[in-house]
Amino acid sequence: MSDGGQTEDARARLTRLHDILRSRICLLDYAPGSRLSEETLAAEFGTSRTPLRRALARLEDEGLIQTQHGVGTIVTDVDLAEMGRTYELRRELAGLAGRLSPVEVTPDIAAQAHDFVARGRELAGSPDAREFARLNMDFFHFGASLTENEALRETSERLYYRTARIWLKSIPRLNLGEEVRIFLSELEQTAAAIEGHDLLAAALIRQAHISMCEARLTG
Amino acid sequence: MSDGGQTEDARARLTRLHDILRSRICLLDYAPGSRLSEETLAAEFGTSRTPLRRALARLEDEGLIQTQHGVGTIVTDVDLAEMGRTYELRRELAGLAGRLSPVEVTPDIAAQAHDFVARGRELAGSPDAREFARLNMDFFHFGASLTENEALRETSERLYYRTARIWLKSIPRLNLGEEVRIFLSELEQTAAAIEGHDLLAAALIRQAHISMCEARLTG
DNA sequence: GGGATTTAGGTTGTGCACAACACGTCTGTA
DNA sequence: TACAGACGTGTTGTGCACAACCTAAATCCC
Repeated sequence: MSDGGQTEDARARLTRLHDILRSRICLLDYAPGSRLSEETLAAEFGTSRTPLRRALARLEDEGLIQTQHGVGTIVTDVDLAEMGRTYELRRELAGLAGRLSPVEVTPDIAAQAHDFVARGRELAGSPDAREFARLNMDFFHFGASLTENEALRETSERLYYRTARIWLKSIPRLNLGEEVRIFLSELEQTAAAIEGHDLLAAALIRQAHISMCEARLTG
Repeated sequence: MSDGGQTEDARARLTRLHDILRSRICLLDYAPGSRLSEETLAAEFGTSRTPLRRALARLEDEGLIQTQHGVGTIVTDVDLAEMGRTYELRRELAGLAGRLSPVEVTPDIAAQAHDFVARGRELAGSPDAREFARLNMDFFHFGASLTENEALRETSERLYYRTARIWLKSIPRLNLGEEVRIFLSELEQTAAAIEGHDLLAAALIRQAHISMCEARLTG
């Protein structure tokens, strides 16, 4: 087969398209306010508009894009007030992750935490906004995996991706090196908490950093 | 025009279809496990499958239905464990509604609260499961309107609709009259809290009732 | 010259025909 | 009878053509 022996299920393709597009939006490949073309994207992914529109529909329901008949598909922006309230909620949800169905800490989890510290140190050596965003995203998913409450995971993810691009857009306004250093500190603190099998502490650390991050963004 | 002078926007139609279908699912008009036909529904709403599928896509992303190629569209069921975790999260979110951006209590809000008490008393006079579900749904939306945090509203709504049909399905197992009495008591307590402009108390009351409701459902 | 109108181009929304797929039934064979 | 395979029926998924719509530039009229 032309796709390397892997026939792709419709659901799998939807997930793939959606994840790729979401990533591009949150990494600012598609800046807020810019327009996406269904036709162009469909051509890029080698499908017709129909399956692509299914992926766009999900992105629209998630609030990442907005379509207008006859005009186009526009990447949404978020005003400061809305972002503030979303951050508030994210902060509280982060705290809940430590109390609601935390997973049992395995050696593998601890190893992952230390990997993040290593990646953070490397990033601190040569700061790069895009790489920073990627590491942040990966670390978020790691944090989400520390609770078995699927509803909480899903909700946190939804809200994270809603604010991620705003965060990255603001990095230039702040000091990249400083932000990386703060983030590295969060990684180290988290790794220490996990080392002690204390997921509640890990959640509180995250909660504190979300709060401080929001303060820096709005301040 | 044939629709009474109101031409319907594509977005408005999507919202209408989605809300109607969601209502039917949560009111058990479409029981968990039953199959929906795109063709039949499209005919009922006087459209082609295309716009209908857009509404179904949203329902699927919300976890209310599940489609399988070549098989059909099936209304999902929820196992007890998942419901328990979703209720946990709903409980915590209800508490947050009292702390995160509560609205200012106006006379209109207080009046609405008293209307709910009146409706609850009427229901207690002649208990009916379906009417109970409707009142519960309306009261939920009222509760959601007490915070200005849109992310919190959206999230709570999402989770509410995810568990609503499980709740209604369990009513026969419990005592309908007893459940109505408990709910009426929640309405009265909430009205009193709102009377005193104390939305934090209203939120705590709701939180307590969600907790107790979950205990009755699983117990 | 200024403003209203027409027109051209590009975008998303809709309808329809067909492909891909799952499942139950029927049929032929041992 | 038991079993394997073909077949019919019904479902969702996909591709395509066209409708509905918005925008901006060109054109016409005063």
